[in-house]
Amino acid sequence: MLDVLQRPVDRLDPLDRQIIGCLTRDARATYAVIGDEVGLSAPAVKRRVDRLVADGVIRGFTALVDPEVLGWTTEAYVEVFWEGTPSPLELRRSLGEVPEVVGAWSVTGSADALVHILAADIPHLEEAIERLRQQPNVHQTRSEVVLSRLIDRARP
Amino acid sequence: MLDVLQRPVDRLDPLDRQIIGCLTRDARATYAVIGDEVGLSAPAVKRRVDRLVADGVIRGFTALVDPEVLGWTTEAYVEVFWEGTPSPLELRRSLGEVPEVVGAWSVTGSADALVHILAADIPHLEEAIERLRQQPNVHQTRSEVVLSRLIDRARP
DNA sequence: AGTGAAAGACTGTGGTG
DNA sequence: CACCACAGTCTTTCACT
Repeated sequence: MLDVLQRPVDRLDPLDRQIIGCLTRDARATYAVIGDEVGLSAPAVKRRVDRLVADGVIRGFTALVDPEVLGWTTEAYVEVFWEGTPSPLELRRSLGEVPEVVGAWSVTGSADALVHILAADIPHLEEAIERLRQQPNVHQTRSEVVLSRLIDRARP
Repeated sequence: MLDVLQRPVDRLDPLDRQIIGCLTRDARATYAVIGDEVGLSAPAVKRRVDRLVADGVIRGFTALVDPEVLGWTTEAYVEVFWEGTPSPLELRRSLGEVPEVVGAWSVTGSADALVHILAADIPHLEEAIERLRQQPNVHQTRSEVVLSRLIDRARP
């Protein structure tokens, strides 16, 4: 009863967590291998994975690609300052207009949003930030260009 | 000649890029399906994927998990200010001591590093930042707690 | 480097406790 | 909810182009 109020986390048992652990380490692991590791048969693992995907616990599977190889060597975090008090929806729509924006979060502190930008090089980055500044209501930006990637841990 | 000077990107032909595209969209896609999409047989796709993994172009495959479901609902970006001029190696060692740190980058601007922290809740976050501040040479921190995730695009 | 064929492994469904 | 069994599919190797 009252399933809508039950947070999804409550539906994850230790087996689910172990399976998620296996898949975050190697998304191409076979159900049989995962089953060996968690002590389940392959069909049982498949049913759980299907359920986790259907429930939105697992949003998808992706390959981790070395960004340098793709030629996107330039990265920056940009604090965005807004005129007035924008709704998350407005922010999402406005920031989403710039394709180089790969991540964005509304944050506490003086800035309204923190935006993660990937670009091919410095001129490309500069141009992307310029387009960001031209979005309606964007008042000011403060950029920190990434010099080197120190840590990039997969999910816990 | 002079292969060491050749950037890895130069070794990627359009077929490789298409295959990488398929795998970033769905890391569990079968070789046969990828082959259909890019116009290659399954064995040919497998050989290319194996080579991309061996060369480090593809660093691995992972599941995208909804962080809220795991109970890590609290997220912050923390600017770290250092005493003196630390090497990237020192930074990596020092920041890596705090397990809640899931990402870290050395950056331009007044801060020395930008650190991404995931925690279960605000007390947990506070404790993690406290441990960060106690690392040798960490002089000051400035935190921005994430209120909401606006955009989280998969790779470009 | 790619193809096609073949053996073995894996997936995915249906039946059962 | 998990297991077993089985039919269909996929992976992976090998010989050939």
